[in-house]
Amino acid sequence: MRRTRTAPDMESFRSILKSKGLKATPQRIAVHAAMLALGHASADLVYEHIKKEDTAEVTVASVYNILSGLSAIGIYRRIPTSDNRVWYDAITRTHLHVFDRKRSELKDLVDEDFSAMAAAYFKDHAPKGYKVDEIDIHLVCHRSRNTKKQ
Amino acid sequence: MRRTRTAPDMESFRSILKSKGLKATPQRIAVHAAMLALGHASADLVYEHIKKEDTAEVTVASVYNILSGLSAIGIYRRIPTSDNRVWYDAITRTHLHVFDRKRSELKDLVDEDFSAMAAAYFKDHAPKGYKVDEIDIHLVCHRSRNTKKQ
DNA sequence: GTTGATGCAAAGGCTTTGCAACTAA
DNA sequence: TTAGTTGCAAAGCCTTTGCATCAAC
Repeated sequence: MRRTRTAPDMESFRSILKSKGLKATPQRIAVHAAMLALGHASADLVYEHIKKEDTAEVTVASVYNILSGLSAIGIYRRIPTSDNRVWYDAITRTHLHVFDRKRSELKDLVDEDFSAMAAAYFKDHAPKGYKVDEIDIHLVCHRSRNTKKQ
Repeated sequence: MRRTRTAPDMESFRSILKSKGLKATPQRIAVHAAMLALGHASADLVYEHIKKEDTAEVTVASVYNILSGLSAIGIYRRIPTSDNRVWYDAITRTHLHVFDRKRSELKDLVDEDFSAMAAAYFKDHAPKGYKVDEIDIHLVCHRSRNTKKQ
């Protein structure tokens, strides 16, 4: 079952890299800074953020590689969205995602009650023969109109 | 595979098509038959199934289009998986998905209690300004050791 | 100096699209 | 007949990869 913690800040990020034998390159630092700032983002958004903030020279390919590598060691979480792209999430706690279809935007929904409930539930009700690594609760939404509600 | 409330069977499928002004082509029938048989599948799996069963002449592109079109009218549900491909699910109830990382397999987990609970919860706790179209509860899992066969 | 990381461009894999030919109704 | 569909091939899009170069350690 997943652990409850937040994304490492920059200094602990450096020591995690070191402990994994990974180099603290300017590109990795910039990507992580972007992720801390954005919370969650696609590779492209991270790239744009770095370009805009001018925190490092980097290419899109490297952003992809870095995000992929860092999520492989558990620093980020990979989230495929319904438009079939990949987002990464810097916050690794169990929480809820809201995907706005029209805007293709992924947002967090903080709902401690539901998250805690789900985590507790699947601790006891894991599918037979499996161990649960992640619980991903994904709400696909559209903006509600001010008129009638269903 | 069990289904408490299933996707429309073939006759109701035909009438749904008719009601939507869509034609009951052999390709659509074959795709739907495959989906009923498979429960959930990627476009490629559906295509392979149709080829194997030889239920219709069809191309991959058409399978993609058909699945996409039918999910747009709510007959199937689109499920992006963590390997960044798209699966479709014939069961439109809120239910849980278990994605086996190693095998790239998507399975259903039937858990009426949790599904009902989640559905009820988000009816009252929809994110502000949004209306929830789908609740996707996705468990990313790995096999626990003591299990061999699916 | 070593070893791993980045940049670049090209390839890859899944999915969508445009258009002519076709067919269910 | 005719509006909607399929087939085909090509394009699209996001993402990954191979290899030479470069830089953190």
